[in-house]
Amino acid sequence: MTPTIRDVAKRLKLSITTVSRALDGYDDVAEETRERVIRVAREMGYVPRGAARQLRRRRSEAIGYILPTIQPRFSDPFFSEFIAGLGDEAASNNFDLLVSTAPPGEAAEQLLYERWTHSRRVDGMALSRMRRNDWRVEFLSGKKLPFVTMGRSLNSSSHPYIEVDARSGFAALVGHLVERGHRRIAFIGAPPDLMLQSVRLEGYRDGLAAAGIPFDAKLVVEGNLTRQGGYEAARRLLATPDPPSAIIGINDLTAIGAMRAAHEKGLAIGRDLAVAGYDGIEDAEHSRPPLTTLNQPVYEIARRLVKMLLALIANESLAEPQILLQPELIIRESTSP
Amino acid sequence: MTPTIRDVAKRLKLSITTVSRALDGYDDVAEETRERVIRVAREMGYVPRGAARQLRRRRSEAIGYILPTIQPRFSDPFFSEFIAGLGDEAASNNFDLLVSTAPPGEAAEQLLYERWTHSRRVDGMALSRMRRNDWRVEFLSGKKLPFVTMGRSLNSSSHPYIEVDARSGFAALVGHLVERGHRRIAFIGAPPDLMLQSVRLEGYRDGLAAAGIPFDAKLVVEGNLTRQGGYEAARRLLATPDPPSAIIGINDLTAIGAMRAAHEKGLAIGRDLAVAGYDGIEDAEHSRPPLTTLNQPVYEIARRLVKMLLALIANESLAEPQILLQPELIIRESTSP
DNA sequence: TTGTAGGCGTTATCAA
DNA sequence: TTGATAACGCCTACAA
Repeated sequence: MTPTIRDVAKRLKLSITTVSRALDGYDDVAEETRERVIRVAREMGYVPRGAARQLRRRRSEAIGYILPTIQPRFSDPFFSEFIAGLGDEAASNNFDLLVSTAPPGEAAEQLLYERWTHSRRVDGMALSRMRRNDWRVEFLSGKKLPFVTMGRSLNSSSHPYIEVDARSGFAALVGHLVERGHRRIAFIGAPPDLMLQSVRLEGYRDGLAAAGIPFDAKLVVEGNLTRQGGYEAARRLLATPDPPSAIIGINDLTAIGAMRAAHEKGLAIGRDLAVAGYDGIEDAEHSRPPLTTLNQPVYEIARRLVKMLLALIANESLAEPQILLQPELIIRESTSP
Repeated sequence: MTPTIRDVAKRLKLSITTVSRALDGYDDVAEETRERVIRVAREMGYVPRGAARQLRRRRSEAIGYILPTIQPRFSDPFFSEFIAGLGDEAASNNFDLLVSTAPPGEAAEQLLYERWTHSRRVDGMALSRMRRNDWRVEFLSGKKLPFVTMGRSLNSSSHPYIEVDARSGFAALVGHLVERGHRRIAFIGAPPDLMLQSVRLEGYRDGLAAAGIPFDAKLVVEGNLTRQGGYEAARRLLATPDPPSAIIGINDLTAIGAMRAAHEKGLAIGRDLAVAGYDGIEDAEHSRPPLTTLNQPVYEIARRLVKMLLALIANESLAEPQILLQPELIIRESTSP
């Protein structure tokens, strides 16, 4: 059995109060006592029981994150990096990270949010992949549970978030393609309820407008943010009588799938067909050809989000509650042979 | 403020005992009472406070997993899938998944394991990427904390695990390459303290032996399980005076990096140089050319591991505590143009 | 500077 | 079938 604070106190012939205060660094403990306490506690391998401390302190020292798992396969490197960032920053503040999974928008998801909030298992939450009208925003606001988001939603109010200016990014990307002589530029998007779809599509339209190219709805198709989805969408695009000369994927996975479709069709990517993505995942660098993309620093964003969340939990005010970052356009061979 | 069991009891004019027992499904509660309790509890949005319940029950209903984060970038799809599997199975049993991050083998890692065990924040742990001599096995055994592992280590004793027979897999892979006429087959491995390195290298040697090809140490180089590592290692291999005609990567990321190096060198992959990997990640399917690989069902393995772990926690005995699965050889163009 | 005691919200024991 | 009561282990006002 692991020792409790009582055991430590007994061994030291001190009260549990003194032990508790010595370990928590209060200054009304004799320096010599403190040293003894700390030494013995370490010797005995004492660590406060989490549940007891949470109950008493009325906080869990944990933050939550729910992965939007979708069938059949979940292997988006975005989330590895995001979780690594959340985990690292949480760990270095002695916070735990609670992770669960739920398909977005289904009942199971809502149940999970309710359970975590009501049971107070987490002190705050991080959200990503926001939806246009995201019930989670109102839900968490209503529950007064601190939360931060990566990206906004239409109903975002005053909660802290970090957003990457994908709209400008996509406009710039279109600009790059236009510069390379493209006029028929396709866009493989995501389901319309996702905020990123609205934003990135807007950017795409901005870019076309800036170049004086009329918007053509036939060049916009829906994907699902996976390689497979990009592959299938690109096949459809390339099978049309008047196929595009460039394809923008809403994320890198989509673009990578599109490259595969193009290759199967015998097109030389970069020369016969330009392809570009968004995210800057490592795959993009090692794909063939290397993929032009808009890079966003996911790991760093996750860490900053946790910093913001912890400040929120500690009731500190944030110097900069809403942050807008610019993605970085990385031009590689897929658009520039 | 979220209601406590007291509030519910008061509203119902019942004792908290009865409320507790009604909600927990004991059978010594009048059916009518139970229904009333459940209805009112739901109406009031009552959910037991996690900390209180954990304290009293002396279990946390959570399992833990620590990600082996390595610099500078952490984007291995293996872990997305693994975490999704852990999370899905945990969630469907009303367990939470605690995730943290630590560089393998460093002090921070040990601290984390100690904190989680002593503070009883988790009822059990899942381990992956075992090391040859893995201190975690003895540590957790000593603490009597239930745990399961993906793969074995040399000091694995009687704990439950699921292992994929990578040794046979790599032997079969070598056999496939030999059949295609290759004799100089290189192996890009991982750091030697990792169990997977021992096992897969053994399989590679088995395969050579079976084909009567002498082992050549110059054809075995060390990578780090990333694309970048595979890229660099392959560059070294291909720069030698007598380069290999086939390269096996210890995992798919390594192989993908190797393909890039080969391509940069002007080699036609599949024809001038065969490349193969291990894992069966989605990238392998969409790479160019599609990558021959040994597929292991990571998501399913993670789910089964959690099932085993939960049984262990519940003190049930496992029908099959140690499971050996066969990987599936998927032959694609990278070895078979 | 140290100790006493009460309570955080549950569940479990025992009695009614 | 229901209720009073005692823990679970910790933190913290307050007293000494």
